[in-house]
Amino acid sequence: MHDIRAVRADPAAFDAALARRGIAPASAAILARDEARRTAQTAQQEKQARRNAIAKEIGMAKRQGGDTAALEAEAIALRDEMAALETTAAEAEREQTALLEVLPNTLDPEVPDGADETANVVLHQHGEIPSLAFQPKQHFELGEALGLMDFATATKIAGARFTVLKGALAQLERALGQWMLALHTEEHGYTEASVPLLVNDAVAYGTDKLPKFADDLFRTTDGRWLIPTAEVPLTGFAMDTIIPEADLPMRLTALTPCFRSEAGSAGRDTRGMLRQHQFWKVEMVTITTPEQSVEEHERMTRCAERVLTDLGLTWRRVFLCAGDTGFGAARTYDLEVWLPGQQAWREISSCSNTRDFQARRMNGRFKPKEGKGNVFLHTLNGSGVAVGRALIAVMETYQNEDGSIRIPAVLQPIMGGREKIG
RNA sequence: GGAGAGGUGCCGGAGUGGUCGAACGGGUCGGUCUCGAAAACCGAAGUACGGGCAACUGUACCGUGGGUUCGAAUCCCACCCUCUCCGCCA
Repeated sequence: MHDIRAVRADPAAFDAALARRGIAPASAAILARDEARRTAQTAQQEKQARRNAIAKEIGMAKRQGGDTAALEAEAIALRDEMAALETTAAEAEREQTALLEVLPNTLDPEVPDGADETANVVLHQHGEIPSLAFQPKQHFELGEALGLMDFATATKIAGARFTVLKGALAQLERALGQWMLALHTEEHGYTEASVPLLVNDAVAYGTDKLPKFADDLFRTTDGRWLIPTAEVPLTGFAMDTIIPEADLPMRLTALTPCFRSEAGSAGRDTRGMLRQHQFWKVEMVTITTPEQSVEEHERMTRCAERVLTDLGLTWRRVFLCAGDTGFGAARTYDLEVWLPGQQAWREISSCSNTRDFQARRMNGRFKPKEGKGNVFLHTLNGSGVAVGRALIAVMETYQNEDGSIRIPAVLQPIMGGREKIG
């Protein structure tokens, strides 16, 4: 959520920031509501002050047995006048909020221009695109041939965009999640959290999933939401709180299933388990100060890269351009992994600094060591990494010509020393 | 699910429909005292949104949202949450 005072202070800059995202100017409409609200509010408050004074006078007069009829009449008149002003102010504020809450975050100045992913900038690549001596298969071909990946059963019991894993592949998926979690907690200073997978409106709104992206989420019959990422509950730790600066940065991680309706992606990535309604993901979230968030973003991204490097995967860091940066993010790095079977780079992690955009929405602040007042926090989130896609990448990268799959060295201890599947 | 109790400031805890933004205690910060500290004493301190160049000032906030009233922390209604007992349950 944007700071209305920032819009007021420099409407042109606000509209220019929106233009980078290809969004029409909005400051005039917003400021009209702001002006209307303040005018009505000021008038209403003046009447309220008078009404409060009258109430006091009546109280004193009654104690002395005086006549209060005239005062009471004035108070009633005031009440009616105030009601109209209050309605005007509330309506203007509602409209202003409705306009503001669907506007994306302001981009970091360094974010490259561009309308879509073709303008993203590859910052660096780790590892070579492997040239196999045979025709590599895609993960679902490998999985189905091994009899360990079963889409038919998943479809029968749940529907499209679900997968059943069995035996060593199920174990490999579990090992990946466990191992990533251990890496972040033991070496990267993140605190593991086990969190609710169902959340309320407030935290979904605070993490900018609502109201604009409600269609992307699954909703429970009692009005809660299945989390699309652990970013939602973890960032929610900061909601409606004032954290002492000494407790920052707060680095949190969780391994959770993620649920996405994939409403807008019908027909895309329908084969295999690349795009599912449900997948496991290790998420990292940092809650910190404005001074620390820039460096924290780099640090978090390196933590995600470490996962891919240690798994022996080929990956690259991509700086998302203006048009591809997500709604809540000021700056985002995607990590893309090379899938030999698909012969393509695919997103496996996305690390974003939202600055104070989410913190404003959820009223998350900290108390600075120096100086007065409370300041909005900065929140960052990043996948560390998507487990389902890591499984795909491992399968396609470590496949042998006979369809068997070697197990990356770091995972072998958790896989009971096993070195190969199939 | 049934029955009951309760939600007040950083914490504990008062609060009669009318000078209550809220007693009192603790904690915090500043000061006095001290070689220094403790104790004691004195003082300060909430958040949000307006108005004002500013000093300052107005309004709101006692779980949330409505209502009654000239006036609500206090009365009424709904909802949320916490606790106790019973039932059920991984």
